[in-house]
Amino acid sequence: MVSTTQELKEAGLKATVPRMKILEILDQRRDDHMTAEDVYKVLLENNEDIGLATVYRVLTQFEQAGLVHRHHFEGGQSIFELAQGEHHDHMLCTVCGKVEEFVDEEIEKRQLAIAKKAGYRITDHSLYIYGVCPNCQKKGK
Amino acid sequence: MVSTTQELKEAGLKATVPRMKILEILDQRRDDHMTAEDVYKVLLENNEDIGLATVYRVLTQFEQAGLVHRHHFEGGQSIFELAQGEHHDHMLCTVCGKVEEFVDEEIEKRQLAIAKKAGYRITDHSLYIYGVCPNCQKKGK
DNA sequence: GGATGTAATGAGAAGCTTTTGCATTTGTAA
DNA sequence: TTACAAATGCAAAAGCTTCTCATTACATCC
Repeated sequence: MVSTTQELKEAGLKATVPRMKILEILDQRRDDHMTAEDVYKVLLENNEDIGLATVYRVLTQFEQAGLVHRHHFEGGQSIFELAQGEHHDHMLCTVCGKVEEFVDEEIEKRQLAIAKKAGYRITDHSLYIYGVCPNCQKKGK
Repeated sequence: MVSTTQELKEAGLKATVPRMKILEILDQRRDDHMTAEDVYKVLLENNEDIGLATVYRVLTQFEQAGLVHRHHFEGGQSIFELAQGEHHDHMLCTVCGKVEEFVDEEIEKRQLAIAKKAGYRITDHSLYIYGVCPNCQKKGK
């Protein structure tokens, strides 16, 4: 078990209370994909005295440090997710908002090939599949 | 050559001046990927008396009518692109902002397979590759 | 263990993009 | 041409996110 303090130091960040709390929250909800507002709400519930501005600042720092990934799903807000394990892509239910993760080696390979062919040095990529999950299909009909 | 009036009627929209002007602009700049603000600026340059709110309204209607696609690249704003020809994905240069389009049958197939396997009824998808284009790589070094 | 300098934080204001309300205008169908 | 519904312009408002600045907390050095 790695302490949050240690994790932050390794990322080159001072171990402050807000940063530790936010890291904990992201850690406890690894399956969720949270907006800054979501994180802020949890802090409020826990009676932490941490401002929304700090949440945004910290999440941005985490992103720059590689601790967190930021996504731009349809709808506008940024969504944050703890960077863990390997890269993966996302499939979202447009009805209930559920998010599933997947990896497909073939797609990864093709993307690299496409970038290479065009002479691009690839820095990042994002693939979102939008649809209706099995559960919502049942309810809808 | 199809008139813009006709195009709008076919899409089930009244042929109003703002809608025709905006459609023209998108048509003239098929290679660009414009924000609402971009479109508005062109209207201003052309001395059209069309408000920004109308640009947003019209673009949203065009999207719903299937005339236009809306993208959410990194950075926040929505980007609009005339719906033409087949579906394609995007590769963006993070330095100069250039946007290239590509299609890869294999990736399309894999996406369908992934959605099907998870029981999703797929409604849409987006794939963005971010990188540095050949031109900017030269300049950078 | 305590002082010191720097970096981080909280609160509110500000910035951007996008949407909305409403009075007025415009397009269309009779 | 008339008349009605739909569309528009403007300004205000509503999100989301960032910035400013006075205050506080962390890490380091003694």
